[in-house]
Amino acid sequence: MVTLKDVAKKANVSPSTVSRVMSNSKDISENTRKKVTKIMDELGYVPNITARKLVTNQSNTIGLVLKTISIEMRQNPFFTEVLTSISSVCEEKRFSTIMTTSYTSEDLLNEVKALVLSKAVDGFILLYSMENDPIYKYLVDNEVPFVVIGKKINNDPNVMFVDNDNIEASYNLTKYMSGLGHRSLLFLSENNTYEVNKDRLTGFLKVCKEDNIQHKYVNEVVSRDEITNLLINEDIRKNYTGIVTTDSMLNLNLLSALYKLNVNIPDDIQTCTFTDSYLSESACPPQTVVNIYPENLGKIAAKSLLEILQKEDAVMHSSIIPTSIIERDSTKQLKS
Amino acid sequence: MVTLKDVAKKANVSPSTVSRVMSNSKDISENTRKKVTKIMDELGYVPNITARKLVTNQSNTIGLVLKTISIEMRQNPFFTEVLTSISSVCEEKRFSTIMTTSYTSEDLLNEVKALVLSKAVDGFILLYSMENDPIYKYLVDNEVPFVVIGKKINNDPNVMFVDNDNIEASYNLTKYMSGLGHRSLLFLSENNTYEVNKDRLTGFLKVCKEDNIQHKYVNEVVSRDEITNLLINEDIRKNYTGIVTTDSMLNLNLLSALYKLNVNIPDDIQTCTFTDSYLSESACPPQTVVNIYPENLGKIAAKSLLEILQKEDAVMHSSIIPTSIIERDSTKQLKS
DNA sequence: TTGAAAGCGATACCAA
DNA sequence: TTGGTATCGCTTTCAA
Repeated sequence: MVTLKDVAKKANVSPSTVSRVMSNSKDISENTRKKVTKIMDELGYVPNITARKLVTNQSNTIGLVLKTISIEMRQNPFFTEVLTSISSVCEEKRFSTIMTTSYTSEDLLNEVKALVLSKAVDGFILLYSMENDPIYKYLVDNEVPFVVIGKKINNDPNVMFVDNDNIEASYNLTKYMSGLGHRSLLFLSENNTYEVNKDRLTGFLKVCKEDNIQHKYVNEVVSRDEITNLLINEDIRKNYTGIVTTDSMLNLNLLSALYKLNVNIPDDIQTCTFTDSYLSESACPPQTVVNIYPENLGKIAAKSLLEILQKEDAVMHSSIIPTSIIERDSTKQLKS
Repeated sequence: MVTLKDVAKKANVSPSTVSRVMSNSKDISENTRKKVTKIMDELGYVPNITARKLVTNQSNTIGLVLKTISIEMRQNPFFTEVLTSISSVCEEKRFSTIMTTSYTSEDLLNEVKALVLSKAVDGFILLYSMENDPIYKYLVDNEVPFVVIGKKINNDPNVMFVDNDNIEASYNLTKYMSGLGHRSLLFLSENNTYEVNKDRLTGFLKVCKEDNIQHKYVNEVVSRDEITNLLINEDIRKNYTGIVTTDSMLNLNLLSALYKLNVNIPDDIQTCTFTDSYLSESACPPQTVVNIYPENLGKIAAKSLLEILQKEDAVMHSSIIPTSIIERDSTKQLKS
């Protein structure tokens, strides 16, 4: 194995010089730089990252903290898109990523602590936002740099948030439905623990009030069977003209339930949801959605964190990613 | 920050002793073990993994090599399930994982080389199998331990493969369709570059021949629109009673196309596919599938690799994961 | 069963 | 602009 010392010896310089060449230090002559670079190539030298980490005390990796939820959550296209964009930003800056794997909140906290204490990561990106989150608190208390993808909480000036304006997004989507002529809407949400769902409900209710739309919102009805029962109980075809879901996987289950009940979209009822992905694009039928641009959420989050980590003069700032509505076959103008 | 030396000093022992306690060395007295453990707890000592890596020259992380394909590939539930199960096995054994991020085969090879040369990983899991793969060759040539999830190639005794018997799986699925009374089937496949798709076609054709089933197989027709055109051209309702797809995302597009054409499943036509996941379970309607148990593929692959890495006496072996058919609403007995 | 000390391969400080 | 060298935190001989 070729080490820095080998290079130094062969090039007739000191280890420090070689190190400087690698870090692109500017106080080094063009001559020695060339010489050293050449030798490095000849020898096929590859720096040992571990050794570097030990002395710099920097891991050059960031931790990705996922929600403590079922495996299905991790298959949610929203996450894979965010994750992919984070990875590619990191890749560019020669950072690695490491993802949490815990399913209970207790395990998760411990996992994060272990990552911090063992110096395995330089910072975190939290892929959720939740009030009274012990992990949030731990990171703040221990001054570990991190950014949150999700809603701002506590108004802590030392924490960066990257989010959409979900109230607005939901307001726009509902307003769009209202514009199509809907006067009775059903709103389905997985739960109301996370901030994002609260906001989407808020936006929905605002339009309902403004435009005098009959409505009902239901939480925690998630599986295909549960939804089927709900649709039957609500006599869906008769009492509603549209259904809004907060999530693309929930929407998937809804469509499956409607298919089972032989309710046609958009003729018998119309549907729309949040978070665009192949799931919505290739649904039965393709769904009108709010695109929240997960790839931008991830990109900005990663860039912001890396900036904090690498630049002295980086300035804390939160970001709001704009959203847009994509119209597809699941909605259309209602005949009056 | 608490280091091993701090613990040693406080416990009045040497660093070596503390190190031995951590590694569960057996030549250490019960007394000192207890004493040291207690101090470690008191001080909240967490070993610095980086330092350990440097001296042991082991990274305790394994590299996951993904196909060089579009982002959609990474959203395929098959991958997320395999990945999740690999991660959880690694987590248990205190290994980390690192995933490749390259999209071109050239970049991918370089990424793998860099991982090897910088000692960033101890071994790899390849999440695909392909003939004449330069990465495969590189790993073999450089004696890097790895296991392949996918079909055995080259019959190399020094490489471990974990796979399903896809010929058999496809045979069984097609036989099942035949048993329902189907006598004309359409077979859709994304491509025939990877071994897995070749095998699935082979199994399909075998049954068609045995049971005298009219059939047609089509590659590279993937998007919703392409499929829609195909279905129209083939006059699908009239000429076929069933459609087999090789992949759950392809199946998703098929269902969307059928929905658009107002073709009902299973009344107008029946469908089935490979790889179970929420996509198939919550489809319109839920799909009959071959479960290839991605979680077991990942689990066995990870366990096999870790065994090689950790145990002296580990013995090379390839594994075949059994498959099974899950019957759902998309198929039923055909009335004759 | 324990301790002393020599590294592992980089970086970074202090001198020159 | 360069070199010498202590150092990061741990493991691992070798000796006691």
